[in-house]
Amino acid sequence: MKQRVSAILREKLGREVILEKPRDRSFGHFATPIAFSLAKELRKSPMVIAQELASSFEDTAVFSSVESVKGYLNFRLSEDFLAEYASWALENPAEFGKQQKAQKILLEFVSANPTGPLHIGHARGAVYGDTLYRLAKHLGYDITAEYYVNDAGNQIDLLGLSIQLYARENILKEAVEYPESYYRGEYLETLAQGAIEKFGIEIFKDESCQKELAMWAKDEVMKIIVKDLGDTNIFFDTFVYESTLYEDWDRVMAKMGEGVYEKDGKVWIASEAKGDAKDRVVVREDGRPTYLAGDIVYHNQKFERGYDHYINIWGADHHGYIARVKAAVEYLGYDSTKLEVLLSQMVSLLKDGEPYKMSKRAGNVILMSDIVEEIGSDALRYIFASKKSDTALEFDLSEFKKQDSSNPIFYIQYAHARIKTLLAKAEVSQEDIAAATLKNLGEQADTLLFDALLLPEVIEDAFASRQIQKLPDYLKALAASLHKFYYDVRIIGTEDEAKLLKLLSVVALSLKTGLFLMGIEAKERMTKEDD
RNA sequence: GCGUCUGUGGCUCAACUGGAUAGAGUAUCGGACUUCGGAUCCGACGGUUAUAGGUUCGAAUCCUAUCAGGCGCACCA
Repeated sequence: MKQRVSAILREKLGREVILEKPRDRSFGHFATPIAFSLAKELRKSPMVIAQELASSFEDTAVFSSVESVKGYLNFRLSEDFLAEYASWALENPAEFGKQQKAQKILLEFVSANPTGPLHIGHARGAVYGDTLYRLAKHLGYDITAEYYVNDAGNQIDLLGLSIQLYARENILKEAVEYPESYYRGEYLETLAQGAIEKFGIEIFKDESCQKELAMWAKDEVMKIIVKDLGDTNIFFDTFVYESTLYEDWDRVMAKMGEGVYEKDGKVWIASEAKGDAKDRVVVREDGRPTYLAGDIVYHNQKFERGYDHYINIWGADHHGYIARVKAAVEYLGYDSTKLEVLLSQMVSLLKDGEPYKMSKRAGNVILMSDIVEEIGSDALRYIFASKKSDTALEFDLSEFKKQDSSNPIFYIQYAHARIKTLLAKAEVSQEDIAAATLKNLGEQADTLLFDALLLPEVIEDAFASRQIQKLPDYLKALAASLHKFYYDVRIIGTEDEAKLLKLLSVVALSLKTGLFLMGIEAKERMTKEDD
């Protein structure tokens, strides 16, 4: 709709026009403050300009009225236009809100180390990434969801060590002395038992077996991670393993050219010259690559694969890494502005009002799977999607475990289910509903219809601004309009039944599409929790 | 100390990226069903947008300073 209006304005004025939704619906469906900016150029008052523009629109079929108020230009869409659009959407439900954006995008997210199950902090980035992915797909982007698996380096060695230590203490019943850092958690029991089946109990006795154990274990952990993600409707197109990238090492280093140099027996990247705070070590004195080394080869590989745009979602604690990775990208000869790093802020937990510190190595983490079991995937996704990703999120665990009406996901799903119930009770036929024309239904119905047809704009805006919370905000507001409408207007058995059901079908389509884009199921019927 | 993100009703967040009277939810209080699902609806209370300047027709939004907080500042990932 907005596109349509924009196009008309563009043609009329020969320029791009800012179109906004007036705060107060009585002003119309869309509005523009264009007269204010034209005032300077034309040396006329905004009121006069707006008035002149308003009167020049009278012949358009799309608008029922164009008015100037205090310098604003307010547009009201015609019933014909809205009714036609609604019919089209119901006939082509899969196309509603879709577009044909041509850009090819690589979206990398989660990328948690395969050393343990995902915790609640990972979940936020996962939800953020997957929602962006769904939005982009809907908008027609050629987007790839990618998981970068850090399966090389210290943390993998540590995983092998941790399993051995765990098994020696708990299975072999030996007295073990724990080093400063190692992983803990229930999953080690699962891994240890699996290792016995795979290798036999001997694998725990020889320290030289740690490597072999680790290489097997990290794949097992990845299976757990992929399952946890799948349980919340999050899926990846591609996985890239750090361990497979190093065969390219020499070639990539050569490609870096003057970007890398040797000093004190180490290899450094000259990132300071590209805006980083200082140069960074890429290869240590003993020849082991640092974490950054993997990212350099990985990003080279990404850019060689040739996308138009790259989005990385990182935890906010990695923001110091942006400058150095971008430096590397530039030395590799690519445009670093094509790399967009989005940060997912920390999720800080409170337990009984006290900060609850999580540490993967200490094992006192809140697992994503625990929360999903507790409140369900839908609620988890809704909660994380409804907060701006770059603000810290804080909540009390006890609060989080509550399952009551304060969770808006129920409110939205209830709205959808209500419509479905009405449709099931309809006294008119499907054909009557499809054939009905959405006109002369009164102002409240017109408003509801317009609100429901606004979804495409919300999708586009949410993705363009990378602010996915706009979608849940919109759905909540639409659900509220529906509930109010339902309360005010009797539907079944009335003269306008077919029309009204058609209107509600559009609302249902909008809710269902929006929920799908959030990875949430639109329920046909609400069932009370018994326990 | 340096960098970075963030400060909006008691709490959690909006405000279309500079536009019309700063809006929702929640909490609290009060009201609405012999009616299509009350997991609903209506109303009340609640704001100097952290503070002080500045930019202009117009600022929660942009600039400067100050204050407060999160996160970074590794040859760990």
